[in-house]
Amino acid sequence: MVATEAPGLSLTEALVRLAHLVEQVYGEVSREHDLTPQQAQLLCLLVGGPIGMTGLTRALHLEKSSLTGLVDRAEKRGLVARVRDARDRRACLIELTPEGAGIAVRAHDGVAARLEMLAAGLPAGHRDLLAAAVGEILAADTARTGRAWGRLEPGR
Amino acid sequence: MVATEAPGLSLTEALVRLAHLVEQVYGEVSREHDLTPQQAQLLCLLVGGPIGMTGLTRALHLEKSSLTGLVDRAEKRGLVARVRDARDRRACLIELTPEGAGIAVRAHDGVAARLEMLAAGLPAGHRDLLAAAVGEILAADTARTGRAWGRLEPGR
DNA sequence: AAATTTAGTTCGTGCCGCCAACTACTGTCA
DNA sequence: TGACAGTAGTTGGCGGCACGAACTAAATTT
Repeated sequence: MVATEAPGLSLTEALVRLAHLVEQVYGEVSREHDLTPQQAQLLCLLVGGPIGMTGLTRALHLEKSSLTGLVDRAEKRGLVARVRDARDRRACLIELTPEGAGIAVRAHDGVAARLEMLAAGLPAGHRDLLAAAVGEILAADTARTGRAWGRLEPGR
Repeated sequence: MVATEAPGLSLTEALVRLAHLVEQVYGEVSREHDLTPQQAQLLCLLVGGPIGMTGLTRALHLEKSSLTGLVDRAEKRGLVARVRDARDRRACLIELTPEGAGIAVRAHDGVAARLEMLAAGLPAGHRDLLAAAVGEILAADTARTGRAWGRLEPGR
């Protein structure tokens, strides 16, 4: 009676609830590290190397002006730095400071640990299939929008 | 070369990306209906019937004061209404206006349609297993936090 | 050289979320 | 009954977030 979840949970409803759950985990972990979820996402994205503002707008689905503010605040907290792009004097690359890199790794690990815990009950076969199915959905979206979400071509 | 996704996508990374994708879909659909994602979530939650402020704070993981503002703005737009609770003169129940109910259903259907489209490529077996696996994860969280996410006991 | 495009910032607006403090009502317990 | 703790919700102040429009400056095109 506590959790009458099992039966008719439609796929879409399951996905929506899962998204809310992940978002919540992200929020909790972010707060533990004194970050907003947006800052945490920014830091995690930069672990792969410096990215320019325009690249970030695409990765984060944000307008340029929104990103300026986000990076401003992160820079003010010493998490990231703007470095000038040698090849284009208009552009700048955003990179993690040492402190930002440390926090990024810890926050990432924290999220991974909690999600791992939530998925702990799943049999290995289900885990693999879950990862594969999600991968297919992500690929479907990538095809639809013609753009990859996470790792983008480095340097750009 | 377009989508080199297939290989080592860890389960947790897959879940995080999926969450971002769903969130993005939610945002797009909300915007189509002139809603913020938070308003859309509120409306969808109220489709199951009126809920009090305290119940909403638990369902949405918000502080009371955040919710006051959210409901204020939704009420100002004619989407929801505060009705006094007959049994407790402190409390109020939030219910959908007819307009709000219409928008809620359309927004819900819009999200479902897009997610359905993204999942269209999956073989039926994968779909079922995906839904089941997600259900297990949600159940694990429900057990951890001792509380159900969506439908809460009606009336309260 | 002029025109266009691209990279990023600034400014103004509104929404969101938190906390602390507050009002008003409910239930309990003496 | 009457004080008193707990609960339901609001208010006010703060900072973060996201957008669009207008802007500067550098790169690219013509």
